[in-house]
Amino acid sequence: MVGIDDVARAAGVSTATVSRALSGRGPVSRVTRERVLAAADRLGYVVSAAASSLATGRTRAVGVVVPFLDRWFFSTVLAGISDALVRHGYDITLYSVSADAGERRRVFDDHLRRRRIDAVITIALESDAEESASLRGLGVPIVAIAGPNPLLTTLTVDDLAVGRLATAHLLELGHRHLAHIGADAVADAASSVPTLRRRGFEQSLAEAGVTAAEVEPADFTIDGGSAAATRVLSRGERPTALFAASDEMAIGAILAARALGLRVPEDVSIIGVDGHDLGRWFGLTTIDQFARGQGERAAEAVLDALDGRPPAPGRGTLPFELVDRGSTAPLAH
Amino acid sequence: MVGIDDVARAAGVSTATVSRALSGRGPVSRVTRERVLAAADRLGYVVSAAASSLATGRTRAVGVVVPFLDRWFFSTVLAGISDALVRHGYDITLYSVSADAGERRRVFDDHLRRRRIDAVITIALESDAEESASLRGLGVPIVAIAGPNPLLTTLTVDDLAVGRLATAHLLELGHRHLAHIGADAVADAASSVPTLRRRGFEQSLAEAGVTAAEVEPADFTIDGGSAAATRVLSRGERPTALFAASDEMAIGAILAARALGLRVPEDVSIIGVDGHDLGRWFGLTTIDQFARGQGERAAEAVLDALDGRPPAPGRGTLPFELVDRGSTAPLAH
DNA sequence: CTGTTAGCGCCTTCAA
DNA sequence: TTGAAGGCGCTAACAG
Repeated sequence: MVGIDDVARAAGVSTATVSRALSGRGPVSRVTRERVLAAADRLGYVVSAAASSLATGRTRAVGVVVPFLDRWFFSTVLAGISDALVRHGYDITLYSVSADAGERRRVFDDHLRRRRIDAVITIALESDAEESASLRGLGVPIVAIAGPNPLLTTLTVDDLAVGRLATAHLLELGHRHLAHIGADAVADAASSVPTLRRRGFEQSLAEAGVTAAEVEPADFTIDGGSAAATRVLSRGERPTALFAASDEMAIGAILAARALGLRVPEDVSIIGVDGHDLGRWFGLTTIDQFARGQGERAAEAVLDALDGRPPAPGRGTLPFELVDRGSTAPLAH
Repeated sequence: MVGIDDVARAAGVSTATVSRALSGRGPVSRVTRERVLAAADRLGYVVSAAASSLATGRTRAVGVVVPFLDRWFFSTVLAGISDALVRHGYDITLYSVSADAGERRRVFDDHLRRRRIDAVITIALESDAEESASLRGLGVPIVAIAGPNPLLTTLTVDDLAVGRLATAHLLELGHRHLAHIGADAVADAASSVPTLRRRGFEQSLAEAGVTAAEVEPADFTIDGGSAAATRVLSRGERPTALFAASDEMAIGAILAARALGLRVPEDVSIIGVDGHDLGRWFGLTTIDQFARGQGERAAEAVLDALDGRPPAPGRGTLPFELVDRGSTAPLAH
């Protein structure tokens, strides 16, 4: 494997000069630089990540911690992160953490601490105090996407507002008996994304003085949404509108409603959250949160931090937008 | 940051002994080992990836090269890879390569060559001779998932057989005018996955002496499948059965058929390939290829190679299976 | 079984 | 502007 001294020899200079010429740090005369670049190019020299990072303490890699890889939101955000980081010459090291406690510990206590990364991005990671502390202990910039984590710098939509917007939309259409499909009202994971959306739902209803409302827990998959919707829609007093905390669940709800012989939106209005591609095919009204853009922004945020730039103002808050595709309609009388 | 000499001091031994005790390589007495482990644990010592890999030449990381992150097949395979690799203490470095030629070169010529990884897994990567050579030039084990690449060790389903099986299924149901949605018959990327599936289709028809067949190109998305199906189904002599080269396109086709007022499968039979979760909701008949399992197998294959184990016999060929969910039916007379 | 001692490949003062 | 040299943190001979 060709090393820096091969290049030095080929260019007739010292390794120090090669290092300076290739990294761009430190003074090198124009002619020397060009000779070095030519030699490096000719020999196909690429710096060894290990050696370089041992010497500098920087790795040119960013760690991305995700709880799921095969769900739309996560893979879409990841794609956004990847796009932005690749453009800046950074590699991504992926840490997929399951629910298994032992495995999680290994990731947080070992893998992440091998000093393989210059920064960390987490995606909708529900980390407790210990995990958050562990991340902060890495001593690198951290950006947490989704879910305001008071213990970490966060980049997130205002999910309380998202919940309120979705609910307000249904209320404006005249609905007075609503159901929410999402976080369990009991197992309250403090300020997680699902919980916030549910609280937005509850707040909005309380302010409107609407009391006919249910919360049906589901797991954010199509299957879960479908099952939850089936339960809700099969009960005696059927709600006329459903707010699902994710598009996947909302799609499940649409499918469940159809299976029950109910028309959407004539018999039941359904709204989701996400901006999932598939929503278009179901005519799903949703609150789009521009997932890919979230990933790009997070990447830019860590790059800023790594380059010592101050955080762009107002970057913590991400945009969202109601997209009406017809799965909600005024209450029929 | 606590280093190996801190541990050595705390345990009252030399750094060499610490290294041996922690890595498990080389002889260490039981008591010494335990004292070292205790000290390391107490101090929260974790080996520096850079230093360790500089000294050993091994990184405990595997590179995964993908053309897309936000498509079902790719993120599902990636999840499988991640699962298996994490269990063995390996990190994943992700290389997402776009179609942009300049960016591709940077990934292949720079990023991948920084010696940050011990092995490479590619997922349905259509790499030309130059890229394949570049990969092989890394001098690490490579496993290519999907798409028999004559230049790389490949782990793939027999996509020709997949295409034949899907087509045979439709022929058995009595259909005699079929259409295929997938790879363009003209822009023939040699032996790519899409091309093989199409050739399976063509072969099967030729053997059956069926000539009423069309190929409609599409891009493997729901949108693309829908558009292609709309074109095919709107023509004068309408085919009675469609074989889409992916479930996403097949779902698009189902949606398109419905939009045209056609019933599936009464008016048109539709079959896909993949085993996409969503297929269940559309009653989609498909050829399941167990994507997650492909990822796991690939991970195991590289781990075997890294540990010097011989490749498991017959591992190159992956299973697939017809799953009949009702979107295909006998030709109505 | 354990310690000493060279590196691994690169970067970065420091002097010239 | 350039080169010499030490050191980043760890591992692997080699002695003992």
